[in-house]
Amino acid sequence: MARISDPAKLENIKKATVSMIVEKGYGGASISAIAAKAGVADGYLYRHYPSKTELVRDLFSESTAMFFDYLQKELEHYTTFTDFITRYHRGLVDLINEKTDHAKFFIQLINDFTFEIDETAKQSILDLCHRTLERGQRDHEIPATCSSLDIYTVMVIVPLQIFSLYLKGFFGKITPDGKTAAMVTHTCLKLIRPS
Amino acid sequence: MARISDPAKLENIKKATVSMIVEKGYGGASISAIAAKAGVADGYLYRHYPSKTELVRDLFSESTAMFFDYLQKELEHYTTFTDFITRYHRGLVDLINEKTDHAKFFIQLINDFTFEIDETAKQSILDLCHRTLERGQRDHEIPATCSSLDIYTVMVIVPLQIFSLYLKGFFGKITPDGKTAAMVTHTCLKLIRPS
DNA sequence: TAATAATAAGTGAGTATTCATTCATTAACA
DNA sequence: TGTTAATGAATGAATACTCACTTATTATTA
Repeated sequence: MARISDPAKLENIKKATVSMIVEKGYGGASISAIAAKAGVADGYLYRHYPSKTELVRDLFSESTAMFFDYLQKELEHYTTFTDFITRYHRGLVDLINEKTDHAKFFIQLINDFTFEIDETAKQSILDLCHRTLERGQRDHEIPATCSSLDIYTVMVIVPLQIFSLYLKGFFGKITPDGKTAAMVTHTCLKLIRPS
Repeated sequence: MARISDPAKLENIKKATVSMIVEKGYGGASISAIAAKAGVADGYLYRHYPSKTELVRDLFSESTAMFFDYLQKELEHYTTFTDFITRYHRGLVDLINEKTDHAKFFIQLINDFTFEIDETAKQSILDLCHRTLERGQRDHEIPATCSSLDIYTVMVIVPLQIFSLYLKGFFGKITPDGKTAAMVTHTCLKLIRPS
């Protein structure tokens, strides 16, 4: 009945926002700069989001969901914990290399004290860690000395922070690869399954 | 010969900047708001720093140095790795509780892709990890399978990220304490010294 | 089929406000 | 008095957001 909205435009806005924030930070990513990068008029952002804060908050939720979805998808192929965590770290590297800006955006905001993580997302991931721990312990693959927080450490903290070091160029201009993933897995398995 | 400068004023500026950035983020922490909080005129900041960016960059360097100094001070009392890491985590909790805003500021900026860490500070900490690893291996306390990055993980990544979860209220309104430190140490020791 | 009415997509100049920064001025001390 | 600390009004650029408007598309009529 009327003009068709171009889905690419909204997608461009999202991409532009993410990359501008990673490049310039929240304050440095102005609406006009984002709109210009997205090839869209300034005002058009406000047809989709009520404010800049809400735009970023939404994208952060999307990022969180994307991360969580990947985690959950990998868990579907769970056979043993060792196998799972190996695949998971490996796939995480691919995901990060494929969507580097999204990964940086997520890591940056997760450590920002002005942005709070979704309460439901938080509960979901804590729950998921708990269930993974129980399964591993039932199969006698994870010792009783391990806690949910240990699982969170090897699933979230250690991989994200180590891959982030690479993204920040801490070790020079190297991007994380299969070798990096294997190294992270090795470190994490020592934590979970002291040999 | 002339009027004496009040050292408390500069200190107030630093404190106000740190707390405003933690509370509102870099963009939200305006010069006038910082100056007001510090009880100082807007223009006075520019007697000490050429720009807002430089002010924050300097404070970040100071934070990094403070963290590094604490780490180095603890290393002076090194007897065994186990003892060291236990004391170190325990002291880190105290430091974080004592200077919560500084800790948040440091954690936030270390994960910000627009702020780069000092090259010399980076080298120093990598070097320190390497030396700690070698000492631990010489004493047969740390197995040969461990890497410098493992040391970095138990010295920086895991404690900072887990304490940060507490600061963000991830587990409710609990502040990290001796028990939290012991838990982190336990997790980290499993990683380093698989029993 | 051709003309037009109706609807939603998309624009971008305009607004009030806030921003970082400057500098002429004043206050406090030697 | 001479020197420096410290002030805060002034400035112009930039900010987030608004809204009256244009443009593309479809439905409905003649």
